Amino acid sequence: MNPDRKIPKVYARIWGAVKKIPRGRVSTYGAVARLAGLPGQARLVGYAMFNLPEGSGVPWHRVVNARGKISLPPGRESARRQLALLKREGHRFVGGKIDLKSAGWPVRAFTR
DNA sequence: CTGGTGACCATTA
DNA sequence: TTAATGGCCACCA
Repeated sequence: MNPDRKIPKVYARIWGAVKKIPRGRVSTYGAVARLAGLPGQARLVGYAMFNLPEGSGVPWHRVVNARGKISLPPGRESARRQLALLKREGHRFVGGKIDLKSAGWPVRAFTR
């Protein structure tokens, strides 16, 4: 219970899109925004991730920025967790980033 | 109502 | 290649 805070509708929409990212793949804030029907609102996706409650079951770690890098400040706890989770799913960081052309999702968005 | 903010992005130089 | 800039808009105080 504790409905102290209501869950904004946009967040739910964004989280729903993030849940669709398959294991072993990653997406970007901009791509997630599009999937959620909110084109051009990448910043909102970041905002939604920041406000993501723990234990939500949303694979937030599969969302990286347009450069294929982790957007969190290096050294921060969540950043290390994200890195660990991604490696655990078989991702390889070359030059500190993931190759979106091969691991990006939806594939369509990164293969043209 | 207003103004500040942000786990972003594409463009430009 | 990097750095700066404007745009985007829900959320919050």
